[in-house]
Amino acid sequence: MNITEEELKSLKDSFSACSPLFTALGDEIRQKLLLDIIDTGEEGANVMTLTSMSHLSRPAISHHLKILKDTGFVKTIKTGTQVFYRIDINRNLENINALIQSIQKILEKVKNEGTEND
Amino acid sequence: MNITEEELKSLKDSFSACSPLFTALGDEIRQKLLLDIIDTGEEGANVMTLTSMSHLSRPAISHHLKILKDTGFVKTIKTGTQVFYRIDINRNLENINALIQSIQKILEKVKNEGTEND
DNA sequence: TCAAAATGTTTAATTATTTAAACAATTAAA
DNA sequence: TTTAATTGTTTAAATAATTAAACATTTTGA
Repeated sequence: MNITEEELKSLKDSFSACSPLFTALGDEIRQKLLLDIIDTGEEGANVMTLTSMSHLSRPAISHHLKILKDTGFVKTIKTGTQVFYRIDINRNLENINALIQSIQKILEKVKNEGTEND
Repeated sequence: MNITEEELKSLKDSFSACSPLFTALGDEIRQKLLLDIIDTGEEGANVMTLTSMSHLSRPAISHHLKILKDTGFVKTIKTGTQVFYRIDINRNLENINALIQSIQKILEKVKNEGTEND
């Protein structure tokens, strides 16, 4: 397979843009939090509920939720004293899409040349 | 927007499958290593070269390269005493594609309902 | 206004990860 | 076969990240 310099640069750029996202996702607590939030559906879940689904303290959960919020994976909706956390896919849309397209462009090329195992 | 239970489950499953990949990518040293490897083009780079591009020791680089290899992001080609590390996109193809499709299905739905900012 | 409920924040202590030194192993060339 | 070159591995020490306690803040209802 012959991947062009241009394709490699595109892959590199989009990967660079996604680096902070990967850093945020690269933690099993935060991964579980996202899965738990997904589980609660569109309404989202408040901090109490998410804490009860974990073996950690509320401040720890709060800490990780902040990271997920700062990196744009979740958004918050305040209702009275409660704060509901919901999945937010819009925020990272551009970067993720760019990475997806870079990878897929290369994948197609690889596919067209048959499956080669090392 | 109304995301179906099925779409949420699909997103959850494919995200779960990608969790170990995110964990591997969620480290700035490894992110830089991947970028450096991409920079060297298709031939890849040996450990010496990658070490010289970093401020870390060779054992540290070796350690991170092992993680990237175990999770299937790079493959190795031995040439004499040298070991070249190359980007490997095939290994994680299925999981990444599943996640891509889950996200894109939801993204399209969001898109069709106009851009809503919170 | 006062008390309760829910969450955010700060900080020291714990925990986990990362690092580099020392050593082992493999390959090629002399 | 001996030496040099390159890389992998083991392990203790250093470093970084995580955690929970204590406190602060905001909102609601009595």
